[in-house]
Parts: sequence; C-alpha cells; structure tokens
Amino acid sequence: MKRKQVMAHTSLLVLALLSAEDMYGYQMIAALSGKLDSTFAMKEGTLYPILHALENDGSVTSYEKEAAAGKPRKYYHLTMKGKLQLREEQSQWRAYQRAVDAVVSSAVLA
Amino acid sequence: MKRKQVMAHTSLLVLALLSAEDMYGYQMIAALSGKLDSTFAMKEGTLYPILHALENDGSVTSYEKEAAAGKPRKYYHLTMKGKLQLREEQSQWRAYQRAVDAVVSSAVLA
DNA sequence: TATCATACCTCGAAATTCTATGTATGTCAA
DNA sequence: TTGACATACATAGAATTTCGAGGTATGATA
Repeated sequence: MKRKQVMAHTSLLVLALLSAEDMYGYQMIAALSGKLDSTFAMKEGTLYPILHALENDGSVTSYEKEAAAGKPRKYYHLTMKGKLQLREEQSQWRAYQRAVDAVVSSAVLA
Repeated sequence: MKRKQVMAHTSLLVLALLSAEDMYGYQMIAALSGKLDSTFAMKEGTLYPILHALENDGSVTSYEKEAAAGKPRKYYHLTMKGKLQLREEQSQWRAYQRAVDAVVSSAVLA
C-alpha cells in the first residue's frame, strides 16, 4: 500500500493560518480541508504534534476557551517569533517551489 | 540538529530529467545542483535508492557505458510506464503546489 | 605514489506523517 | 434513556522518506 500524496510543509501551513486569526486545532483541519485538494489533507495525528512543537519553541501560545457546546477549545496565537518563522518558511517554500518547477516544466512530455 | 530544507518529490525530479535524455546518477546530481537552490540538493544517499526503485517497478531501464575516463557509467532510460508515471506525478505536484500556495499567499505578514 | 575527481553503492539514524485508537462533552433522534 | 453522532483534543506505534557517513573502484595529475 503506497501513499498517494503526502502532506508536507505542515508547519508553514499552520503558521500561515494563524497569521490571520487565532484558531483551534479542529478548526484548522476544517479550514485546510476546504483549501487543500481532496487527495491530501491535514490529519489530526499530524497537526496536534506540530502545534505542540510550535508552542514548545515559542512560535505560538495557547489558551483555552469554552465553546457554546462540546469540549472547550484550545486556541493558538502566533507570537512575534512565529511571525519571523512564518516569513522564513514562506521564502523557503517559494525557493523550493521555483526550483522544482524549473525542473518539472522543462520535462518533455512526448 | 534540525533539517533546514528537505528534498521531496524526488522521483518526480528524476523522471523529469530523464524525459529529456538518458542520464547517469552522478550527472543527475550535478544537473539538479545547478537548478536547485543551494539550500537543498539531491544527495547520493537519496538518489541511488530511488533509481533502483524506479527500475524495479519498470519506470526506467539501465545500461552501462564506458566513459573516457574513470568508472563506467550507468545510464538510465525512461520507459513508457515511466512517462505515464511522470505525467501522474507532475499533475499531483501542480495540485499540491496550488493548494499550499493558496494558503500561504493568504497569510497576513504584519 | 599519493591525492583528487569521478562514479557507484549501502547501512542505520533521524525526521515526518499516517493509522488507529482513546478520551471527553454535548446534542438529537428513536 | 440510550445510542449514535459530531465536536475536540491527544498519543503511541508503524510506515515512509531522506540524510549522513562511510565504503569501493578507476584513472588522471601533481
């Protein structure tokens, strides 16, 4: 059983989402499943460990907030350090994208 | 020690290179290091196992050819199956790229 | 003859993502 | 009232991928 399409650049996606507004995990998954192609998605088992790691190195902070119904939500907030991190990863993504694209678009499709 | 930038979509890059002409491993590394940003590169420990895997599933075939000097080179040739594989991975890459870009470009850089 | 560049290869570590499962809360229908 | 469902968070272990480090071999060149 081979993986079809792998989620990557996950922390970049999370940081990008949080740059607009504070969000909680489950909400991010829903937001991404709307924007990402159906062939790949951010899974819970991928997201939560990433959030914890980002909090651990100070890129985000978190706080609990009661919801109208259900379990309380854990919101994440982008810190100054996180914003710098976002810019860094964003520029790396652009470089990567350009480089791969240069090779791929020069492919000869006979 | 954290990885800075990870090589991904490696088989796509290899297939794309081989679509233009038969190449040998060491040559592909040189070709990619020219096109890819200096922050990431195709490493030998990554490439050779990929070439063997591609040959194993019939996407490429190989043949030896003497060089003017040094060890004989092992050239790889893209098969029909490999061309189909290339198209498949190429379209997946485009979808992935668009999706990530949609999220990243909507980021708010305060 | 030693060093360097070319050229291939592989092992095991490290990193990353996915699968599967578990916990908890509240709603709603049967 | 209970069972199913949606929300919401979490983690352990498997699978996959890439990388670092080393090894082998050939010939040129200093």
